[in-house]
Amino acid sequence: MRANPHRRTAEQIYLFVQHLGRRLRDVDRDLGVSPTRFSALAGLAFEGPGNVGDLAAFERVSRPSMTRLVRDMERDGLVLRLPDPDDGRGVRVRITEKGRALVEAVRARKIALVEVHLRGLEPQALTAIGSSFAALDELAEPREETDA
Amino acid sequence: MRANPHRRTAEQIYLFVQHLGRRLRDVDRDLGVSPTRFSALAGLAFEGPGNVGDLAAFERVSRPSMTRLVRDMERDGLVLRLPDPDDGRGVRVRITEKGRALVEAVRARKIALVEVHLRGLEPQALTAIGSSFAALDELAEPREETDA
DNA sequence: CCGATTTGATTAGTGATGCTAACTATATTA
DNA sequence: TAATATAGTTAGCATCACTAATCAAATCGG
Repeated sequence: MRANPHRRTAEQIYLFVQHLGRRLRDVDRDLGVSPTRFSALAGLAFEGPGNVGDLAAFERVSRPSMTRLVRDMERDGLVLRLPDPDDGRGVRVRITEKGRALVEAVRARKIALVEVHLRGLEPQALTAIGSSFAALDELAEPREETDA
Repeated sequence: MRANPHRRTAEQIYLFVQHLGRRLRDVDRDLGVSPTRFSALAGLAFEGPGNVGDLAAFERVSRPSMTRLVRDMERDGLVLRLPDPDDGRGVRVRITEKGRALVEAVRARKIALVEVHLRGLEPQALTAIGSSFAALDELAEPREETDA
């Protein structure tokens, strides 16, 4: 098992993602936003407004779940529900300034958390790591699922 | 903002963890185990038996939540609840063979998923990535929170 | 040694979040 | 234009997190 370098590297990546992922989810909770809500809000912030069904597909939740998520986020002033000009059935969801500010706050805090871990690394190691991650991210996210 | 190489690398790592983390959570669901349950079970598999309170602290959930989680996992044959020999109030939780097999199956599938992404990389790039992740994991997990 | 306090675990009750099935209203199509 | 498909919602159910309250055992102070 240890003879396979791909497997071994995969294990290291897996452990890292598992561990750092937990830390990042802690940030969501600390700033009072659920992971699903943050993900949906980040999608709206970076991909622009979208209809409920599109958001549901993007976030891989059912349409009723997205309906409720949007309703609750509208209640909290994070998004607006507008009529779709092209389809009388559709509902266009747009992020508010408050929503965008929340996304930015969470995102900034998560990035800062990662950045702390990079302090003290040599510039050479830093650029090597950076290019590694960029390449891997390309592989991990083949479609345009920019969720933050 | 782009002038800070640490910040920039941190952003790349953040995106990667966000994206791959979602994929790994999909594996949990596909194999019929919730993320929390897998995490707790993996903790028991790698750290050995523990009391309910210890597990709750380790997994950062409330004690009542861990009580129910353990009860449901016992119902499903994944763990055993045993009296603590040192404390009449305590309940010692031990993973079963079935539970261990589930952890191994999920873990193997997650690692295989990551491994697919590494296919086609040069051996040189592979070792560079491996050492980068090992170093970062050390930073991301300063305490002994081996959760898989 | 015994009453008071602390601690481990559970039960009860609430809220958030996921789902499917069923329903309404609008679009599309045959 | 009647039949069908699609967007969104509502209703009902399951899971899983939390806090507050309870029970039993351990520990501490007099």
